[in-house]
Amino acid sequence: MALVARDGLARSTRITTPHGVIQTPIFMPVATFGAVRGIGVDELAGAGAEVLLSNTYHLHERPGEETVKALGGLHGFTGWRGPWLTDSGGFQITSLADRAKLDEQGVTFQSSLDGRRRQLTPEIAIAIQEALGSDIAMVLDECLPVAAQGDERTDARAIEGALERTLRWAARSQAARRRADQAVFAIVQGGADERLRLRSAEATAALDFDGYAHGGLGLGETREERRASIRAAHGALPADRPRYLMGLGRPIDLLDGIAEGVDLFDCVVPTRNGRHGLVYTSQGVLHLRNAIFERDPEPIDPDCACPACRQHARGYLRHLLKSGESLGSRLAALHNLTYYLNLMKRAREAIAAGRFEALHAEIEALVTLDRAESARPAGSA
RNA sequence: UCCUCAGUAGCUCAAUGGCAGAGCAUCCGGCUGUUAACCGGAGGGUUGUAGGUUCGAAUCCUACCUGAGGAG
Repeated sequence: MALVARDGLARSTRITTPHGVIQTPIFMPVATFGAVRGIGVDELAGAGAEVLLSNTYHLHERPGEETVKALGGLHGFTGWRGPWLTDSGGFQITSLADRAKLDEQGVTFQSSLDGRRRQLTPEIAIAIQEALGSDIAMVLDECLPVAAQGDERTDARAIEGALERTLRWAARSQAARRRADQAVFAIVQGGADERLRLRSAEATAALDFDGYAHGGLGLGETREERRASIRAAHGALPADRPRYLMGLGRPIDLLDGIAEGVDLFDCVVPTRNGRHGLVYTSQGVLHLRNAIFERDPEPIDPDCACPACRQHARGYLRHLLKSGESLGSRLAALHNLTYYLNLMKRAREAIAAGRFEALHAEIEALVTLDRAESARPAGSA
């Protein structure tokens, strides 16, 4: 990683991988099963994507890492020749909690595909990712939602327990590595507690990984709590290694992260929300399915050069979404990715020009605007 | 002309004498390391019309209207 520019805590860097250079800050589109739902690799490149994320557990379940490896690893298998990051499956401990059994050894899932039990340990997760051939692998971590429910002290103990276990798993992951051409990032935990975040970051940094991630965020804490947690961890993480905020977020969440010095982001929000009809624009968000757009001849965003904005009216896109025509979902998701990736480009340029704070304020203003819009009764202008 | 069947939410249909519902459609909202082209909420009814029986009728009876099928 090479530093390009700095503006306050925000920074712009170049990360070199075996499959190309990543300019940060950057957003990584989520391709869980080896594809960004409905969007082809050429379209992703056209939208400005530099690196994609896929999932260890889901690809292990189907088609299996050996099949991916036989077809040329993630790069040959999918046709995306740029950098890949693979998530470890740690998030599935939370997202698939009802079919996951956790112990010190690792986690065992009962597959929803065939009912078989599939175990993921720190060692197995590394081995699978080495077979998949991603450029950046993640350690298996215990991802615990921040949302505090019930007895506060029990929850604090649970968060501390997840932190310590994640640390032990990180050490085992480090010992299990066999490939020199694949980076491995470790994951900081600790809920929304700054002290725990700092402790986790210090102990994780001591294990000397290629990069570090903030895990378990975006799951119930406030924006301020999140920023404080990230700030606390950065106090102990080496400045010459990439920093990755996992699973976040909305545009403002990305800007918040960048303001604290985060380099990498991923999130399903732009693609999932796009498929569901919510699009991001320079003027705030649009619920494209709403009746108000039925005869709207304008593009989603006049400032956007994506395929949807170049060729189609909001009224047509609304029709496609309402009709269940997959083209509508695809175009809206592609638009959102274009918006996100363009926002990251603007962030890099703003950092280089020393004007990041102004960009942050601009996106913050859109959040306020969207809140005001949605609070307004339907039909009033 | 007669016979049979049907008529309940925008649509397709439930409810057989006891609080008129569902799916879809419509409108609105949610979605943060994807088990999510998903999930949630709301609005929407003089049960074809007019009478009758009954404590009580979408439901039973009569007439009429509309539609489908059949007979002549």
